[in-house]
Amino acid sequence: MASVRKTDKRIEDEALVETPDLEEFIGYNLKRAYVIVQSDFRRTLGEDGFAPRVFSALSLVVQYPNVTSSGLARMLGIERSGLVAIVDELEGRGLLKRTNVPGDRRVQALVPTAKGKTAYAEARAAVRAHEDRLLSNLSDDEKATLMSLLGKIRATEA
Amino acid sequence: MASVRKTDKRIEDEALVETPDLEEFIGYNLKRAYVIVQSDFRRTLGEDGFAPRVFSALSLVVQYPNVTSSGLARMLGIERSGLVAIVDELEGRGLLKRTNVPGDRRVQALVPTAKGKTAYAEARAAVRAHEDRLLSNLSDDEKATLMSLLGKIRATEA
DNA sequence: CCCATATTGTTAATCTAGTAAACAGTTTAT
DNA sequence: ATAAACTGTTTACTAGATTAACAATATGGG
Repeated sequence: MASVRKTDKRIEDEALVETPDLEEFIGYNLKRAYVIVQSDFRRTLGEDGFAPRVFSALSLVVQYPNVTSSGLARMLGIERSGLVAIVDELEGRGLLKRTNVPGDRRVQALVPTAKGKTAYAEARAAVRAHEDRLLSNLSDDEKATLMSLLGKIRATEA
Repeated sequence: MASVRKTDKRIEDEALVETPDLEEFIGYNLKRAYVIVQSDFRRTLGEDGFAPRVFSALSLVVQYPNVTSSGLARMLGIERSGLVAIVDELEGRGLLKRTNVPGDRRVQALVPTAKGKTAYAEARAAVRAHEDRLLSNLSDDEKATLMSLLGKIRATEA
């Protein structure tokens, strides 16, 4: 036990210590779990893979072709100014196009390219694999329960 | 329905739209739920209340008096360099003291002040109230289940 | 006892994600 | 016609976090 001396009142393995006061809070557990899943996502998708938010944006563009930037921002729950860089990246990679909309010259409909659709399909499979592997100690039932409870939290926002 | 025109193929209320591909991922739901809880935490504790990470640090210092900065960082799962500002803030508010440790002149044990202990007790109550209110559509059973499932995710990290 | 190795707290530089405010152009509603 | 609202964007800023380096100190193996 490398770092422990006789006179040491400190805890042996601080990373595994129990923190009763904090662990009674949903928020704390939510954050810790989120950090774990997120960093595994990044690790799995790799250096020049999609960041989570870019993946999410691409997913919505593929599912809702002709969505606008504003609409996409609202779906993602972020400011539309924050979406510019994301759309820039996806357009720069040739995965979507900003296109004009006949009836309204303010908006630009976001349309996935063929390349964008296949890239999304692959990324989606990679993300599935990442979660299946990372969360292999949860049963399908447990995953479904977790989803539904997280959904209840999301439903508090309106 | 203000923003909808006859020719509009866009979705009426994008913020509430279903995003099937994304909602099948734990990570996405985890993040959305986390953002909701976190921002309600900040809103509830107010402008000059504790930020979540400061609250967590204070909690651990109160529960583990004489913990070191390094130990605290390990418990919180962050780099020790990142803890400096947090401890600075808590010490600046008079809620803890950096103290010398007789046996080891490298380390500084973090000791909560009396003020720190009472401030923590109050903050803890405020955080409890925030979660009770925000998550009032979850039963105690559901909260306990959620905790245990989040704990399973946290357990994947080791 | 010596020396390599490790640990502690800290600073500085950098990165990412996100917000807020302003903007010009455009559309809608009164 | 005019006020109000919406769109996409830029710019400036903030928060949170990481990495690398540092001096001071401590530990363990030979």
